[in-house]
Parts: sequence; structure tokens; C-alpha cells
Amino acid sequence: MQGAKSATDVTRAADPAPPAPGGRATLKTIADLTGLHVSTVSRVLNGTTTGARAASAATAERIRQVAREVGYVPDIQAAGLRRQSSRLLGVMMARLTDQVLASIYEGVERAATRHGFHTMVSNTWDDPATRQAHVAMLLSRRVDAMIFGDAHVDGTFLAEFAAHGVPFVLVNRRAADHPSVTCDDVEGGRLAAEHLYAQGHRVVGVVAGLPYAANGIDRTTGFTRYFAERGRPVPGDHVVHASFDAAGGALAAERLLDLDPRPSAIFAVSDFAAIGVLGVLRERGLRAGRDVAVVGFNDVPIAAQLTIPLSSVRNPMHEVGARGVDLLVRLMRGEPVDRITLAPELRVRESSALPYPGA
Amino acid sequence: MQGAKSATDVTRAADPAPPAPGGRATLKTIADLTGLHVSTVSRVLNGTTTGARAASAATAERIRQVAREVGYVPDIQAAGLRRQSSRLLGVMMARLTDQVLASIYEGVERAATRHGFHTMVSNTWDDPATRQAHVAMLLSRRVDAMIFGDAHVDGTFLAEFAAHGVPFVLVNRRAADHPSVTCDDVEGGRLAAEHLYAQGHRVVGVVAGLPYAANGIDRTTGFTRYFAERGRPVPGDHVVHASFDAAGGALAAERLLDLDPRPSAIFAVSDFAAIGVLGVLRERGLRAGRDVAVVGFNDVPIAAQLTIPLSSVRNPMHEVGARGVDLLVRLMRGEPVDRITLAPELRVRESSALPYPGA
DNA sequence: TTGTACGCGTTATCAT
DNA sequence: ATGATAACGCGTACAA
Repeated sequence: MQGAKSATDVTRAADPAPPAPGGRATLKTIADLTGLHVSTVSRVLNGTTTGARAASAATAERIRQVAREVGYVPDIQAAGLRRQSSRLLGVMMARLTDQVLASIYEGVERAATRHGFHTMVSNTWDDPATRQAHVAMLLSRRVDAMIFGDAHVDGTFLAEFAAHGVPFVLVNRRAADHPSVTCDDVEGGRLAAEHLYAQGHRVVGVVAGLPYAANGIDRTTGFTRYFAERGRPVPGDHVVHASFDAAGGALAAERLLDLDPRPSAIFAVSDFAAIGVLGVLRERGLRAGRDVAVVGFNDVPIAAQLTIPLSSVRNPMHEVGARGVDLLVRLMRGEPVDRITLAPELRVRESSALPYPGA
Repeated sequence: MQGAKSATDVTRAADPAPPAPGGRATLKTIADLTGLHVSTVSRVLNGTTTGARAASAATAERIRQVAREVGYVPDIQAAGLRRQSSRLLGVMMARLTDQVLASIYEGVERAATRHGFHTMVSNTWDDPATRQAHVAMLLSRRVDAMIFGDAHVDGTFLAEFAAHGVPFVLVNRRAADHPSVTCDDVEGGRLAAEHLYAQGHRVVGVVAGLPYAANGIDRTTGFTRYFAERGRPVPGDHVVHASFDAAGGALAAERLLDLDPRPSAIFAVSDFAAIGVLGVLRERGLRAGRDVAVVGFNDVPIAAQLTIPLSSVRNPMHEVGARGVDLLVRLMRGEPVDRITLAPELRVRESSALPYPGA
């Protein structure tokens, strides 16, 4: 193929150089090349044409052809400026290294794409200053709407944010009565309690998550309420708040296992926290599932793969994200919206399969 | 507080309504309110003022005051259109539910903020069509540069992408000789091999990751090369490709444990894959660390918390992301850039602590 | 120091 | 069906 240059190459030397190495191709570029006017080109490329007459079909094809040749890429920013809408959704998450939040975000991203939106996600670390900075950035990029996955129960931030007039919904954590999509956390906590109570456990501990996160709060509420209703209220010091990750779970487990009497079962409001609990049990020479029952929450993929498979309450994470976007779209259309809770499901595994011997 | 309206409320009825509920405040809004001109306001708000004279200082403060009152939020999109630079970095990751990739992204996000950039990340699922769509989107939003964390070794996509003239670097997975920041994967694989060989293992298996991912390839290379150099080459069927998650690890483990002779040690190029291996071992009644040694890669936080703590090769994930941005910034400045590899570290834990009894 | 004028790329409106 | 024109919000030469 080396020396096989065809003769025509010489005659048409000055071609429009397809990928436009230096400056980008714009509508004007195409307009100049076709001899048509910018507005016409714009209409064709956007499909903003009323009837499909014969004359139009030809030029339309020619425009599209040239656009392809010069490697035209529409400038969404400019379009957004003119159209006063960015087709951009801002998403706030505490941190994406939390697999639960990453899963919810996957659901968000997919649903958003389906609705013709792009998403921009930020790690806020549950830190007000960081959150503020990222929100300012997104506002500055003129997001059409926001999805908060990192709401705090007090809801003061959201109250302030509402003043911007940018529509938003919550996922993962509810707050006040802002529209939100969450797992039915209270019910999830109840399922865990029902299971452990049925196994004969009467002295139980809870790794309750961060004190300002509604998901942890609700799961804990559902759990403790069940035991209270059975005449076995869970004492305050049997509920320990900590981060949702393994480190937090380990910290909380240390506290719980020092109690006297020692809980025979521990409910962690997140699987990774539960893994931290399992780690501490091992260090103390206790066997999860035999000496101490453990139930987690979310049912992340590895829960079933652990050396001692972890019982967990399944949280439809992808669906939470996807439904969040659906809800947001309805909100933006001015339709009435509500709080939505999705049904959890208990998955019993080895970490809590044995009945309590003392029962 | 109900009926406590002060008399002044009546006299100054038509105030500029701070958060501007309907339309947003623009530079023009502020210009009108101060009686100054838009360009002046722009300069002050951007700090584009040469000397700090007395006269300016007063008006500057007044402008900033009004800007605050009307809740002015600059329009980055419009600014970008004018300035021909979006201050936006596009980031492509296979999927953020992979904690390793989420960690790298955290590093990217932080470093980007430090450099005054915003980031937009996408899950590409290692799928060409999805990747293509997201890249088109980012190009359309006029990203200043790109970071690919999902490169395939063949590098055909990147070769095409280079034609757009948008600078980019790779993180996590190298490809061809594009600038990249990765863990020294070959060395990491070698460390794992050295350790297992020293423990007396001679028949070993490798869970090698996805066949098109350079990180898995290099880790495998470093590992197998070591054994080959010791006169114990790892047979082809002892190297199984699979996804980096627990499911992939489980699948690969099934294959490896069916081999005859059965490997006495398994090296998984990712911790989550290693967890999948641990799960299969349990199902088969084998004990990790005693019957079969297991070493993972990345040293994610839960590795040390597992019921059988997992040996792993530490990968400085945050740093990979952060250095990736640094490299990109240098590239954008036209400085010469290179491939960068960061030193891995072996962490021996219970899953591979015992010497091989058959040795 | 401050004002004037223009253009970034696109879309919407009005006229032809 | 197509052309002309204005405007979105901002930054920057240039003039005053």
C-alpha cells in the first residue's frame, strides 16, 4: 500500500481535512462549505424541520454528509446558553468508594441517559464546606436539577438550597419531606429484628451508621422498635453510631463486644460495617454465626462470597438511583411527586443461620 | 414575630429580592443595580484589575456587595464559550462500583480541584459503544482534557481519539506509549510470586483479570516470569482470565481448583476477585491459608478485615489518580511527559502466612 | 480606572 | 423551505 497513491490525490489537494486538527468545526464551517446558511444547517442537524419535502431531503443529506466529513461536534455549552437549559443533572454522594453509593449512582447515570440528561457527580465526604463548594460549581454550570444522596436529617442545607429554585430529589437518605427515593429502611430494620428475635436472640447490638444519616436512623428505628414491642427494648449503649465502612464497623464492634452482658447478635446497617464486625469477632476468637450472629444491610455482591457468608437485607440500589431520576423528571414537569420507598428483602446466610443456643 | 413589621418595610417595598426566585442574576443585573457597566463588574469579580487604587477599592466592594445580595452565580458555561476553555476534565472508568476505580477517581477529583478544574466521570463498562457515547458527550461539552482509566491494551480507540487533539493521560491501565500513571504492576506481580515461591509453593494458579486490561496483564507477567526464571513456568491453563470482581474470581477459582495437580497457591490480580476465590474455597471445604494460599492485589481496606485476612499487594490508588492529573496538567502546558509507575508493597496476612507443608 | 464594542456557537423568531 | 437577525452571559481588546 506504500507507493500506491492514486492520481486523483494530486488534483484534489486542498480537502477540508476531516478531523480538523487545529480549530473545531462549527455550524458556520458547514454553512460555508455547503453555501447554505447557519440557521438552515442547525435545523437539519437538530431535526427541526416540519414537513419532509423532496427538495429538503437532498440538502439535508448533503449537510449531514459535510458535517460528518469535517468531524462536526455540536457545542452543548453554547446550545445550553441559548436554550437556557444544560440537560445536566448534578449528583451529590458522600463518597463513591462506598459501593452502595456507587451502585445507586450507576442507576442514576443509566436512567439519566435514558431521559437525555448527562450527570455530574461529586464526592462530598459529608462535609458541609465541600458540599457547598461542589454545589456552587454545579449551579455555576447551570445544572437543570440536582440529586442529593448525602442529605442530613436536619435538612438545613436543603432548605437553603431550595431558595435557588433548582428542582431536586433525594436518594439513599430521606430528609424532611423533600421528595426522595429510598429503600424502606424501617421495614428493612424490622426484617432483621424479626429474624434475629425468631432465632432466639434477646440481647442485641446495633451498628447504627452516622448519626445524621436517615438511612441508618430508620434501619435502627425499625430494628429497635421491633424488640421494644416484644418487651425487649434495646438499651441506648447497645446502639453505636459509626461510619458505614469496615473501619466504622470495627470501631463499633469493639464497643458492643465489651458490653456486659455481651450481645449474642449484632445488626449492622451496612454490609461493609458488618465486615468490620466480622473482623473484630475473629480477632477476639469468636466465630460469627455460632458465637455471635451478624446481619448486615444492602446485600452487596461480596456478602454471599465471604468465608462466613453474611446475612443481609437486600437494598435495590440500582433501582433507587433510577427511580430517583424518574421522580426528578416528573418533578421538573411540574407533576405532583411523593416520597417513594422500595421493598427490602431479607437474605439469611451462615452468619445468622443458627438458632441461639441459650434460647 | 408575626405582626412585627417595621415601618421601613413600607417605604422600600421594591427591593431586589435576594435569591432572585425567577430569573437568575447576571452581570447585567449587577451593572444595572450599581449604575456601572458590565465590563467593570466583570473585571472586579474576576480580579482582573491592575493597580489597587483608592477609587476602585470602594466601587469594587460595592460591586461585590451587590453581587452577594442578588445571589449572583457566574455562568461558567458562558465564560467557557467566550474563553474557549471549559476548565473541565473528562474521566472514563470501567465502573465506579469497583472500589479501586472509585479510589483512583477520588484522587483525580481532589487533584483536579487543586488545579482549578472540575471533573466529569462516566462508567463505560469496558464497552466500546458506551465509551464512544460518553466521549462524544464530553467532547460536546468541550472538555479541556481527558483521563482514561479504562484503556484497552490494543490502543486502537486511543489512536482514534488522539485525532481530536484533546490532550489525555491514562491511569490504572497503560496502553501503547501514551502517558500514563499506574502502579508498577509487573513489580507487584513479582512481589507476590517471590513471596509464594519462598513459602514453598511450586504449583500455582493466577486469576488474571480481563484479557484486554494492561494492569492484569502486567501483574500476571511479573508473577509468571518469576516462576519461569526459577525453572517452574506456570502452565497456560493455570492462568485464567475473568472480571476483576468477586464473581469473576469465583468463576476462575472453579477452573483452577479443578486442575490436576491442584495449585497450592492462587494469585488474584484484584482483591475482590481474591474474595471470590476465598468463597469457592469455603464451598469446597478448603481453608484459605492452610490448604490453599491466596494473595490479592490493591490492598483495599476490607482485605485486612476479612475473617481470613487477605495478603495483598498495596496499590497507591489515590496517588495514581492525583499524579494522573498532575501529569495531565504538565502535558497541557506542553511540558514533556512520561509514563509513571508507582511502587507497590506486599502485605502478608493469614491467607498466605503459612509455609507450604509439601515443601 | 472605566466605558464601548464585539464575538464565542447556538437556537428562536421573523421575514421571504 | 430557507435566509437574516437577535440574543443567551461573559471576557477582552481598544478607546476614552
